[in-house]
Amino acid sequence: MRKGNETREKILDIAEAAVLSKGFGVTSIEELIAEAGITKSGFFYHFRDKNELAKGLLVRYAEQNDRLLEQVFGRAAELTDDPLQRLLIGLNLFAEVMGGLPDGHPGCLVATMTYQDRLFDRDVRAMVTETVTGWNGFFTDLIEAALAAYSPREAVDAESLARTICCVIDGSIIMAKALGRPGVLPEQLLMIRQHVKLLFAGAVLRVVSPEAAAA
Amino acid sequence: MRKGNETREKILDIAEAAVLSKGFGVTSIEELIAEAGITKSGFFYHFRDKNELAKGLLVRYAEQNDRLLEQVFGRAAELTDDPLQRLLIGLNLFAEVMGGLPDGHPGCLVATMTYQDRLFDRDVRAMVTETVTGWNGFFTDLIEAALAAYSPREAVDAESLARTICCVIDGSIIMAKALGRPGVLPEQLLMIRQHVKLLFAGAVLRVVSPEAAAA
DNA sequence: TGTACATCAGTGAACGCGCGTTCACTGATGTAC
DNA sequence: TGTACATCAGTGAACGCGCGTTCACTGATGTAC
Repeated sequence: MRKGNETREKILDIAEAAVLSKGFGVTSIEELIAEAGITKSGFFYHFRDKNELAKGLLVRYAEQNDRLLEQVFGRAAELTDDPLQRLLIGLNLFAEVMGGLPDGHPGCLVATMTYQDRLFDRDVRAMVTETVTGWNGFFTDLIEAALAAYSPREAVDAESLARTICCVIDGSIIMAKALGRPGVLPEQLLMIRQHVKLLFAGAVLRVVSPEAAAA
Repeated sequence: MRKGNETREKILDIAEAAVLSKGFGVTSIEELIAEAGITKSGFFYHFRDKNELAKGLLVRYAEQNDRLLEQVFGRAAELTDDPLQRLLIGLNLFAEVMGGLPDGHPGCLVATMTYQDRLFDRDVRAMVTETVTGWNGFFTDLIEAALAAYSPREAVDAESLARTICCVIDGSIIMAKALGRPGVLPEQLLMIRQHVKLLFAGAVLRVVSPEAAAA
């Protein structure tokens, strides 16, 4: 990484923490450069204006999140071939990873930005929508795979259930912060896991794969 | 209501909409008075400082919310004596009420404030925590009543499940905004209803009350 | 290997504007006697 | 019923400070020939 990129990342780190605890509009360039140890013009070398900072934050956050999801559910896929188990194990692993963060999840940038969308231009707002749509799609795929293999006890729309997962995650990050209890996020990931489990409890395997049958 | 109170409510209305779409820090007193048609000193007659405005917003929001919860689940209690049905019907009614809002839920003040807590003093932060604790307590009571009557298929902690409800609500308000789909909140209220239903599917009634037995 | 030039990663000063808060003051309404 | 006083619901002007953005400039590093 070139020196400029290091500075850029440093600015983004400082900005992200500030935005998650005070909001974007009230996070001043002045405070960022004070903490980063550069001048204001140094900041404007990296970001054309403040909106560009928002874009930078969002892109980086979305990438980090995608990597995490892929790691966790990728690991689950290594452990089993059964699509339902993959989802259940993935949620377990996710809960473990989130439980391992000492101060809890630092906050969802997409959530705050959604509550401040009047501050951003069309571009950034579209990116927020797109990011969330991506998350929903990720879980929808997992759920559809499970639905293709098993028939659930009650009718389920894969997309609705995928949204439930996203809602629970974003909601429990807020609850955890509001209550000062970082444990709420892992706890709630296990609750949504229970929901999925109950949905498929005693379900009939539609397509029998040898591995799934053995398990 | 005295004239002063009308003005105060008007300020709160304008401020709430602004806070939910831009954030508290960036909502200026200047814009509020411009829309309300008073002068700056008029504002400071009603609120000692900006933090007092936050307090006013929060108190009012919490009261409105409590009233809504009591209406919805009070109505459910009128319709049935069975504590499980009360919870299930209440969630249904809640979904209906939320589905009836043409532009969807305007946003949860507690959620934004949680993501901006560095802006507020100890007082306001404590009020946020207390408000959320109150919501959790409300649902915990309902769930405990159901647990006292029926044994669920899987072990459930009433408080965890109560938190799930709160997480889903706050999370789906965000998802609805981010996706531009107001329908997500009612949809997700029905998902959490499904979770409760599955938990108690085929459950044994522990204490038989005549009405519940008839139903 | 030396030299010219380009790009990178910034510096420093200035700008105009809007912000939250304070202060001394005021007309209309309500209340006590 | 009249009068004095208090309270309510504001007005108007001023304050100092921090904000985002622009501009002309610069030293260090990289690249072409």
